[in-house]
Amino acid sequence: MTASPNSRSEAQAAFPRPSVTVDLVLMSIIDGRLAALLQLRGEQPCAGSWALPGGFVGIDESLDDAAKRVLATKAKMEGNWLEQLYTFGKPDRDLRARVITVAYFALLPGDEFGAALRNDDDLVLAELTMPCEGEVGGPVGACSIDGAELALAFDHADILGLAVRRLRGKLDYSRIAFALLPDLFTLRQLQDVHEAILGVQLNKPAFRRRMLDKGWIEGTGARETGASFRPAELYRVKQ
Amino acid sequence: MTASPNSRSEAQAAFPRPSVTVDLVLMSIIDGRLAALLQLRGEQPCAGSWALPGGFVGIDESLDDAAKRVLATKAKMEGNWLEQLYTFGKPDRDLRARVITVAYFALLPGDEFGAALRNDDDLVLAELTMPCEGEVGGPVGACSIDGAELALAFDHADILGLAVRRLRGKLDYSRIAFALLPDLFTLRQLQDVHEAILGVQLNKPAFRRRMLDKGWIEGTGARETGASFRPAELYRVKQ
DNA sequence: TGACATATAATCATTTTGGATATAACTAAT
DNA sequence: ATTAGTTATATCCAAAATGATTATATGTCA
Repeated sequence: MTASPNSRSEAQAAFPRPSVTVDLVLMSIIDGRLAALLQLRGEQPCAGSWALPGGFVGIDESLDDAAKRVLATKAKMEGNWLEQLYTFGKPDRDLRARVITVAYFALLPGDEFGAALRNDDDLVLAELTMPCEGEVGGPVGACSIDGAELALAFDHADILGLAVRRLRGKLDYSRIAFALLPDLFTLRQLQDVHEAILGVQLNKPAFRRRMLDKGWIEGTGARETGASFRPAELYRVKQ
Repeated sequence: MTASPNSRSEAQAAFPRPSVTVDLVLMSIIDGRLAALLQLRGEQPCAGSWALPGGFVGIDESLDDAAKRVLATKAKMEGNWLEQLYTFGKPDRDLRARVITVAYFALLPGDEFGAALRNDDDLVLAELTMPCEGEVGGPVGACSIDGAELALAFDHADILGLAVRRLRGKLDYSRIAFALLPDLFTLRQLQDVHEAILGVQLNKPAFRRRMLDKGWIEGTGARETGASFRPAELYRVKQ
């Protein structure tokens, strides 16, 4: 239900309203492992901890637009594709005020993070550490390139955990994996992406068959260059 | 990101905050078809249209708790299982004020709706009409028992459409279907539930094999009564 | 007692999948 | 130029999952 006249006036006059934010899980693959963009918090609460980039939702702004705006301003990236993940709203998730956050997630090629990482030195692309390989539940940890564990702010470990689970679940019935690849890619690159996301090794001929049978990609006839062995054919996403 | 000291004071002083509600998609199966509980709106906007039962989220109440409270107060039911679906936040979805709604969905046996339907005569259990059998996208319609199309309030046709899609997608890797069945049930009843949700007929021996292989259910040795033919064994969900 | 309807089991063909092997194509070193 | 090395691609086979049919079991009811 949405506001009825009575309940609306109650809500606007008597009932305090929560703040609503969007938080972005911007993931990529670094050295064959899943990574996400994190921002160092300089202020309380959680000063010194690492948080997902986020921001308040404007009063006349859709949730999707707010997510795109945060992507552009905080992460300095254009949003090709951004998907709502889940809404987190425990009253005590931010100790100062009631803040409900709508989490979004996206996959982006590693090089797209370059501009943001150069401009803001409070941003890092942190590797995600799963509790277990095929694990389905629970939060994930994050660690910097040198392997040091990063403390995560608020409930952002839970958000990251859910993002990884959602990503794994959607991998084989959606086309999200292609967001991590350039326009032209080889089947081996596509398999590497799947293996990094799932955290397991896949059978090569079976993977190739399944991908080609899905009808999502088409060969270009062109071949990769620079390889010191037989070059693979380059594929592209159809349409 | 959550509120920083600066942005927080801005948000609480200068920035207007939206209202946040929860809306419930409470589904069941009536005459082999998916149905959802709807409430007639008596007030503007959308007076005379049918809406999902919902309510405002309290300032110290978690989203899950708000959903459970609405389930208890508006639908007069105990919440066995309630799952967050998606958050809808277009600025114009309620014309009077900015209202962001977190949609939840649940499956309940048809007889659980009895109390609510008897007490409130502005509640109906409306059959859902899919645009197409195997269709994956788009909103769904609703019609009353006599077949009359019901006008849906706000963006609730979209919410219902997403609920059906989510339900279909989760059917074979989660145990949601059992929420529609009594504690003891036959394999035929379980198959009927799956067929109603998916809108297709399933192969009986294959369905039976798959269900037993999942290890979710166990036979009780007892058999159904009242059938005018060979009675089927009664199963229960493990644990 | 036997016709009937459905549950359950068993069987077989088809498709999908995992895994291994063989061949092709390119680089780089000899 | 030739050959070793490396990976792509194609082919093949066994194992598993699935679809569909048939046979048997077990109850009700005339």
